[in-house]
Amino acid sequence: MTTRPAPTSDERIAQFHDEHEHEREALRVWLRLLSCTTLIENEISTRLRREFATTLPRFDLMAQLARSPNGLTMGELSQRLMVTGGNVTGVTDTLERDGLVERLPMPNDRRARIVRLTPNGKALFDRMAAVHAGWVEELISGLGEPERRELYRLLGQLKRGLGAAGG
Amino acid sequence: MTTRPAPTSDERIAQFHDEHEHEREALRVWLRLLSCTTLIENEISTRLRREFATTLPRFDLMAQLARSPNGLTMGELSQRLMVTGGNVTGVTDTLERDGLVERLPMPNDRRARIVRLTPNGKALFDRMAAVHAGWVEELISGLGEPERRELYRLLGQLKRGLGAAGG
DNA sequence: GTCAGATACTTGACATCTAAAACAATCTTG
DNA sequence: CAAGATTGTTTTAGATGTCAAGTATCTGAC
Repeated sequence: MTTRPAPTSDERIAQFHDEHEHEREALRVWLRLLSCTTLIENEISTRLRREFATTLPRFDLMAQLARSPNGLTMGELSQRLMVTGGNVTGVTDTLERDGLVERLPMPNDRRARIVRLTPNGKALFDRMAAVHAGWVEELISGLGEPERRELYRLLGQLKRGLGAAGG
Repeated sequence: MTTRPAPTSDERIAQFHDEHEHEREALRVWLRLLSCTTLIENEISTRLRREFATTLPRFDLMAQLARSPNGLTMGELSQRLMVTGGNVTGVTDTLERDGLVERLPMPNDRRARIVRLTPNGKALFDRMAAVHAGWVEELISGLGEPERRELYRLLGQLKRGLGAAGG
């Protein structure tokens, strides 16, 4: 095993600066990531309100249900939407009030409730989804196909790292 | 100018598929972007609550003020935080209540009010910012230095495109 | 069988967010 | 200088989000 000499004063200063430089760089990446997401989110949110008189959380919940025709429990929705159960209860309440989703009892577990799109909800979502996909395509059009693939890859790498670091 | 023959039936189908494939690809990029941002945001939000009994909107507002020692007007804060004025009013209210920021009259325009960190607010923010930078560095550690630079570059390109498309 | 602990959801208190309207001060224009 | 448009902020109503506490149900050890 090789011994490592204690860093000189200059080396310590360099390490200090490097560390801070590295942190600043990470901050810049994070702020730009947040900025892009917020800009897109605000734009889609505005358009959803204007064109369909609905909101992004409602659209997202319906999108999850559209992918699961047999419905999802409140807990599954909570996990997939990455929000708390209390929140899912509230959004589901208003969607149910508007006749777009329905709560059904779960056969083998009376604690759980299955949420499912109603026919009206499914029809509305299909219309919204088609328009929404066009909006996203438009908003991302600043990137060509190779850039999109590269961005997708880098975000995947970031996401895998988050699972390890975050929780 | 060369005339282009009408597309055959097969070509139309191919275009239709291509367009949808392109949209699906854009959607995948957007969903992953949103997912990464949400994961990081939730993690930082949880840590801010646990370690400093504060929230991300409060931290973000204080961060803007920390970069402008002379203070900012409510409108400037609204722009930089990309939220509505009404929201800035609310968050500023609670920060003021807690003695972390203060509202001052603007000398040449009595409509506007300047918001500034108090000494207490500045001291608290400095402590939080140092820890926060470490968290971001940790959360992004799944990416090496070249990947971070490439991600930063791609997000910059995306952001410029958003200015053109979104509004 | 029963009872403690885990699980699924709802509720309640509060902070954040938006859009839209209200208000107040300033600017513009005649 | 006065009328009207503009600008900066706050207020209001409603949706979304958290956490913590409460209710109902399920599960498993005894």
